[in-house]
This record gives sequence, C-alpha cells and structure tokens, in this order.
Amino acid sequence: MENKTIARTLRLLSQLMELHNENPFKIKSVANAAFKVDKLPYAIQGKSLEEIAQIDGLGKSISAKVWELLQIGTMVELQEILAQTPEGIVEMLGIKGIGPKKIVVIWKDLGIESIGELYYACNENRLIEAKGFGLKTQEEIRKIIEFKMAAHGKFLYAHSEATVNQLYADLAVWLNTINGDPLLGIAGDYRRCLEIIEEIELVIGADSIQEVQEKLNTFKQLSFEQLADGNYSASTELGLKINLYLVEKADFYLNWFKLTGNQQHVEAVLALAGTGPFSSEEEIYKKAGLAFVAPELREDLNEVELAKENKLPELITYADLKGSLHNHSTWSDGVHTLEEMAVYCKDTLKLEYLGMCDHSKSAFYANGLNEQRIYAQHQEIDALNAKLAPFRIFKGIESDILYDGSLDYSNDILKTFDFVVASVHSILRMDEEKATSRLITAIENPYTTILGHPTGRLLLSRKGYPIDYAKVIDACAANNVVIEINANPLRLDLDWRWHRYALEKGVLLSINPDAHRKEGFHDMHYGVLIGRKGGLTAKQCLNSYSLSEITALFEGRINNI
DNA sequence: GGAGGTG
DNA sequence: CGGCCACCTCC
Repeated sequence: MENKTIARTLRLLSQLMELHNENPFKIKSVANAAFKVDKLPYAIQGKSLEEIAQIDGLGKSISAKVWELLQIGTMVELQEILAQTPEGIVEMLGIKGIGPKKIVVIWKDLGIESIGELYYACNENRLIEAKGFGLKTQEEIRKIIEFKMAAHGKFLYAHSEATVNQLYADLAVWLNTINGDPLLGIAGDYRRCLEIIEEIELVIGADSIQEVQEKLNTFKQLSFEQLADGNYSASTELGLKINLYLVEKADFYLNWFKLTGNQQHVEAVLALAGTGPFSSEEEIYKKAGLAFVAPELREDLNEVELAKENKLPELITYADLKGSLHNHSTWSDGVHTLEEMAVYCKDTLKLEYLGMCDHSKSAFYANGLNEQRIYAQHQEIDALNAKLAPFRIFKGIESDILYDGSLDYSNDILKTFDFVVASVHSILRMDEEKATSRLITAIENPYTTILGHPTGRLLLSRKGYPIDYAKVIDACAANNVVIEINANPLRLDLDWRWHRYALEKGVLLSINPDAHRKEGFHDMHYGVLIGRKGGLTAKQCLNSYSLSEITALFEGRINNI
C-alpha cells in the first residue's frame, strides 16, 4: 500500500471525525498524521509496528490504526464511522468551498444527504436560509456541483494510461489465439493524447470477424457486450468505458484512421486520399499527397495545410529534455531534499541540470522561503554544485504573483536568482480583465523568466481563472518571457490549444514537472505528450536546451536588466 | 498568514 | 446602516 493511500485514509478518518463532532484534539492529530505520512520520503509498507510508531506525528494510537490498515486493508474505527455517515455526505467532502462545518449544517439542519439533493436545494434557493450560508456561497456551491457533474465519467489521460497499456498488452496476447495474426490498435481521443478521456476506442482487424466474436468471451479481463450496431462495449472497474470495433483485416488501417479522428481531420484527408484499400496509415497520407500527420496533431487546426506543404513541426520527444525546471524540495513543501532531487536528476534521469523553485515567502501554507532562508538555500546549492559538477542546480524560485501583479521579493533579492518562475496561488477569483492585467504586470517584471501555470486550472476539479490568452501570450512575446507547460497531469497548463499561437509569436515553452518528490519528475512525460499535441519542437522548448545554452540564456537575461 | 465570505 | 469581530474555507 502506498503512503498516499494511507494518508488519504487517515485524512478521510479525520474529516469524518470532524463531521461527527469528536474531540478536536484527536481530530487534529489524525489530520496531522495524514499530512506527515504524505510527506514521508520512504514507503511505510513493510515497516514494523514499532518503526511506524517512531514516525513523527504518529503516536501509539495512530500507528496502531495504520498497522491495522496495512494488515487488513481498512480500520475498524473508519468502518464504524462510515456506517454512520450517508454516502452522499462523504462525497460532499470532495466539494471545494464547503468544509466539514458547513456539511454538518447541510446534513443536520437542512436534512440533505446527497450531492443531488444539495444541488436541488441550491436551485430552490433553500441554502441561503441555513446558518452561515448566503447567496454567494449558494451560487458558488451550485457552480462547483455543476462542474463536478460535467466531470462525471471523465478521466485524466494519466489515470487511464495504465489501464489502457495493460488492456492493450492483454489483448495482444489474447489475439494469439485468433487465426491469421490479427491487428490491434488504440484509437480515439486517447491516441490523440487529449488531456481528458471519456471512452477508449480499440480496433481489431481479423481475417474472420466471426471467429473473434465467438471467442471474445474467452478474454477474461473484461466482459464485452455487443451493442445494437454490432460493436462491443465494456466498462473497467473504475468506470472507464471501452469500445471495441471488429473489422476485416483488409479494412483495418482505414478504420483505425477513422476511429482515431478527429472527424473533421479524417474527412479532410479522405477527401484527398480516396477510399482505399490502404495497407498502412502512412499510405493514406501518401495517397492524399500529404506528409504523415502524427495522431496527436489531428485536430483540424492547420495540420492538413502544413502536411500539404511538408511543413509539419518535428515534434519534441522525451529524449530531447536536458533538464527540469520548476521543482520543489523540503525547503518548502517538497518531500525530498535538494540533494536527493538533484542526484535523482543527475544519476537516474541523466539530466544536465535541475531548476529548484521552492515557494516564495507569501505562500505560508507551503512553507515559503523568507529572505534569510533563500540565502541559506543558495549556500547549499553552491556546495552541491561543487560536489555534483558538471551537473548544475539553478537557483530558482516560484514567486507568488501578488494581488497587484508584483513579485514576492524586492529587486535586491530577485537578482540573486538564476531564474524566476512567477505564478498565481492566491485570490483566484478575479474577472478576466483583472486577472489578465495582473499576469501582464508580472510578465513585464524584468526578473520574471517563466510564467508558471498560466490559468491555475485543475482538470476535472477547478476551472482556472479566466484570462485573455492572446494578450498574455503577446505580453510574454514582448518581454521575452517563457511560458510553462505545467506537466502535472492535473494541470497541463498552458493549454495545448494555445501552444501554436505562442510558438508562432516566438515564445519559448518549458515542460516543467512542478515535482514535489523524486517521482514527480516523471510527469514530464505528460508534458511532452501535450507539448507534441500543441506542435512543440525541441528547439522551442526551454528545457531541451543544453546546460551551456540555458546558462547563456539565463545570464543574458540577467545582464539585460 | 491572508483573503473572501457570512452573520 | 456600516463597522467590527468571530468563524469557516482555501491556497
């Protein structure tokens, strides 16, 4: 069991205790234990009960609960308290904007026990009658529930990835039982690397469709049901819908292409290519007189035009990345130390440099660095750079963009950094005009090197602040500011739909994992996928610059101030 | 810690 | 009615 699961369980327990009005000291200690477990740099699984009790924040009672969780997969206390709580109330804990105090009022005073009822009550204007609620809170809750409903049945690309890979591998093995070497392909939104996936499309091309149909029930990993249109559908344990299309082997590539989409792209290409048959996707494009278009670019933007002129971008790959900028360590809210993060980049990921960007002083909740601690961190970086050379740690900071768009330190401090990532973390509810001019003020600050997660969105859970993308990107172009592609699969912000515009304006993008632990660096994989979708090349990506190139860029900027 | 909201 | 404070929630 992962620490994350243990932390989540403890957190749930503390929230439920709060809902049931238990001893606030007990609640706090369980919540604190959850937080501490989440920040532990090693796995608890495999440790003895005595070792667990030694962990900071886990005393006798909580370590026993964790032990119980590891042994039997749950905690008796949790089961008991869950049994006393309606399912819908537990679900409400996931709604941003209402915490346990408000949920108790909703539950006990209004007698509401599910999110559906809560939504209904918002629409009936009943929430404003309750103690501690008003019109604004009601509207906020209504909006959040609507957002949640829209997210229902949708998955992050990253969360469907493991399932899809496993399914593909299992199906490939299973297809060995079918005569004539059948073909298998993943199609749809997943193949086009969209950030949100609703359904997975799979295509099998076989000599005898009938044979596949007859044997399909021997594929045990999923139970497919035949639909009215003759195709098959199944649902994974997590609720991800899988569609399976069976086609004649000779028609496989045409169907794979069609099912990959998007529809407009397919129509445009087939209008040029004719009806086939085709022996590969490459042949389809060739017959259409086009260069091959990578699946992630097939969005009916300008890719067909570019393919006609053979001017498609040479898309970036993971191997192009030479370093990782924007990461956190134990100096602020990260899990691993500066040295651990650096050594991991150097030895495991074989990168040339690491940009360390812990939180700035206004980010109290994230243990942001005041001026003294910045100085101390810089001393440590200097020492590590001497030790790890030629590997290089760049002195960065993730500076909060304050209410008025200014950065979080005086120029005297700002000039001690090699580079500055500026991002918004507070006062997220601004109208578009204010939010845009706030960002532009930050972009115009000569110390800003990179604009971090430009909208602050959290996919499937929070919409980001509204910004005028074109204006923000234009400002970055004018001020030579790089825009981050935050590679966390929940963010993927800058949105890929704006990559091309930024690239056309000559703005560099940077694939930043925003890693808070060693494993977090691997999110760069998702950043690369979404950058490819946006048309990013290695040349236009800041962290595919070599160490000497990026050093020159950082120094050049500083000398220009 | 501070902002925004409610009462 | 506006100012002030206590409380809740979020980053």
